[in-house]
Amino acid sequence: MPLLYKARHSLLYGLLMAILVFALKWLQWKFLIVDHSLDIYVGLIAVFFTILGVWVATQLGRPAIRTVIVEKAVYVQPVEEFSVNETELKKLNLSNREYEVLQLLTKGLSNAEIADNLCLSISTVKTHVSSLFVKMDVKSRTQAIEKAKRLKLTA
Amino acid sequence: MPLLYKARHSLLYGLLMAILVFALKWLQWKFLIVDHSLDIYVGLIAVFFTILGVWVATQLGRPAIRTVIVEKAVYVQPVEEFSVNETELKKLNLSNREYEVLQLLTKGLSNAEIADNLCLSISTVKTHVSSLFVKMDVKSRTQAIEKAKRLKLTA
DNA sequence: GAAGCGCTCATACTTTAGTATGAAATCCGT
DNA sequence: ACGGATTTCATACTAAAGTATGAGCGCTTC
Repeated sequence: MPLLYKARHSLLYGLLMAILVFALKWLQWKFLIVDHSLDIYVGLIAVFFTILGVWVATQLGRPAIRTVIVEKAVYVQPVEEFSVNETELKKLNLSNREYEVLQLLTKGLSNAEIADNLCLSISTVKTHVSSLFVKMDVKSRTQAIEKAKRLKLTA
Repeated sequence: MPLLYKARHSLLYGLLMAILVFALKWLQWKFLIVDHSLDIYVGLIAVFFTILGVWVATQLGRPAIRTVIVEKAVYVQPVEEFSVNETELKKLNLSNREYEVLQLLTKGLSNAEIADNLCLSISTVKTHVSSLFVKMDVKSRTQAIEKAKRLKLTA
């Protein structure tokens, strides 16, 4: 059966050709995949090892520490610690009693209240107050208060 | 020539088989090479990018900055940094004119002086002063001065 | 527009502050 | 012990502060 034989040869040949072509196509496709996956793979590798390098550098390697010294201004409250101006006070040359009266006077007390407070008569208080005005060079108790506060003569 | 024909067929077959085998072998070798070169390539990539990562971390990465804060006491000038106590001032609910009178009053001025200063009659000043006393809950100008100074109501 | 508030001024009065003068007692230092 | 300073008090007076009441005007708000 040469005809059949010939036909079988032709069939085999065609089959082989088909297989070959299929194989080649498969390989070509595989190469395409491999090429693509290679790019992706290499890219992932690159990213991974870059991160690894950074991690190694930051974690295991000695970190570069720069010490920056910053001066911070701390404003200190002048803690209201009141201090009598002794200098100005001595200039006035007040007597003890006069200074006592001045202290009460600067607190806003009236002559009567000062008298009660120091167990004096109003007359005596008036005398002290008047001499105070002369020594302090003022003409009223209100000016005396203002000056005493300004010069820090009393607490 | 069936024999020749058959022989040519066989030759062609053998040739095709040889080519196929050769192609397959070549592809196998190429795969081997590719596999090997991939390892090498990946290794090189890994090393390169690790080094790149280290370089990035050390060169471009910001160095760790250790900030040392040194507190430096700065003494505030005791320069009369006076500030009016707005809070307490608003509590009193003083009118504009009353506050003007209070400002002069705390400077030790008499009613007559305040009247001159604000171009008012003494009566008007007395009216303002009286209402001031009520609002400030005091009973005399001396107490008003003391309270105003204490609460920092005026300069 | 009526009511309320702020500002002004006035009068009359009371209270307090301030001045002037005098005097007596105490303390301190030379 | 004497003089001077301090402290105390008193009287008499003037000046200023403070109170009370009323009233007029302008403005805003309801």
